[in-house]
Amino acid sequence: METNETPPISVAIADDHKVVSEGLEHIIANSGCARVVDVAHSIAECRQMLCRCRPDVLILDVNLADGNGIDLCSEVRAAYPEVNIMMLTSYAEPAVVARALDEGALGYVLKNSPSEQIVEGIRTVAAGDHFLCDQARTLFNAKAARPVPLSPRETEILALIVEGYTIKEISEKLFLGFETVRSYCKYLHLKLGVRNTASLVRKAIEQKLI
Amino acid sequence: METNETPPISVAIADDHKVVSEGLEHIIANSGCARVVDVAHSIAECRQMLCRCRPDVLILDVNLADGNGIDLCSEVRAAYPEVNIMMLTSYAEPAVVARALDEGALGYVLKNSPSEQIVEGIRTVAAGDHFLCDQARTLFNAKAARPVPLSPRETEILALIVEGYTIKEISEKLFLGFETVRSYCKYLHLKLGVRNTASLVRKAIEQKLI
DNA sequence: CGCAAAAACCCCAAAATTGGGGGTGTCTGC
DNA sequence: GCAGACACCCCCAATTTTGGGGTTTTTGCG
Repeated sequence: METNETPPISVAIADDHKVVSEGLEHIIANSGCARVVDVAHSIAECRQMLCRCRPDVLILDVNLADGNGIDLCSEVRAAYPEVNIMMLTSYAEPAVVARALDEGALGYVLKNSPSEQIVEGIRTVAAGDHFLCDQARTLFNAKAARPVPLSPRETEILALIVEGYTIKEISEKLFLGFETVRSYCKYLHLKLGVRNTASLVRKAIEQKLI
Repeated sequence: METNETPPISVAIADDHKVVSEGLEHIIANSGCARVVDVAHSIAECRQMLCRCRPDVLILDVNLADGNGIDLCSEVRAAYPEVNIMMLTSYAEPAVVARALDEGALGYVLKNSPSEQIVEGIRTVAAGDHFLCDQARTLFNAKAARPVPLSPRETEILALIVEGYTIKEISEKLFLGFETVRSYCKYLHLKLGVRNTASLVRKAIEQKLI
């Protein structure tokens, strides 16, 4: 504890693991430099939370029960540009780190980072600066591992492939020609650098492209 | 805090997320009924930890950086039968819950459970009884969603399929006939109830069969 | 306006998977 | 000692994927 006055930085947390949110509250309280003003455990709760408060920093997980933290990221940036977002997640994938930053997150800290890094992240992000934990920085610099972004249609078709639908089934489902879906499939293989469906599905799940 | 004497139940934690382990330490300290005696952040550290201490309860995550908590489970049960294991994880899959209990875990609590359930779990497991959090109990009762267990060879081949190898490549790699691998592949499809590689890969990843 | 990128569509041929049958031998537990 | 699980092998035919090559239309954006 640095002071017994109200810490200047207000933080809100969105993480569906209660152990994590409670752990964070303790870490932040002990740091003395910030205070937790609100906690949400899902995407829906997080939206409600941002209606009633406007924290300096929003700590956001990637895996929420009802959706994807990265998608929420751009939404929040658009609606509340004054809220600085720090991702706190266990996703150690170059593509995920890159996408989070693209979508407007200022910070990216892995859940296995020491708590000092989390606190440092909060401070840095609150000031409007970028912050990556050591491991995330390494991942971010591994540009080679980052595939090109997918178009909405490609994402849609990828999701159906991952769900187990065949190309024919997908073409019927989307009212598209068989050859059309085939083209998308080829682009997906090309963009993700794979040679078969198995690798495609694995990469899609790994990189949270679904 | 129920008492200011040393709490009777000794707990060790193995979780690679520092936020989680620190959060747990606080939750357990505040409960007053148990004390954290040691913390590990990987499978390797956990093994070392169990050399130097024999906790009443071991809290174990499924996803450790260097391996699988479920596999560690049976290992620990064999070497230290007096240690009661409680899984604390975010894996909400019927197959994973069932496998954890098979491998010797006494408790299974999801990370989004309220902290009281975690504490209740620790107390129950310390007494040698089974404990499942509400959601885990529901999952466990959904027997329909649980596939038959795989043989070692099937698991091996499944892993290679998930890695992106074709049947021909696998047969060459393992010095098996093409038709042999095909048979395993058919059994895998049958056992996991899928019709193509895409679904197979997804199920394998989902259920941590890899 | 122009142009690039996305979306939609098409053909051919080779390769791989899928679905349906078989079969053998070994080893282990009851 | 024998059922059952496991590992291993084979055939055929149908379907699907994969790897090449293309075209057209729409649409967003500077």
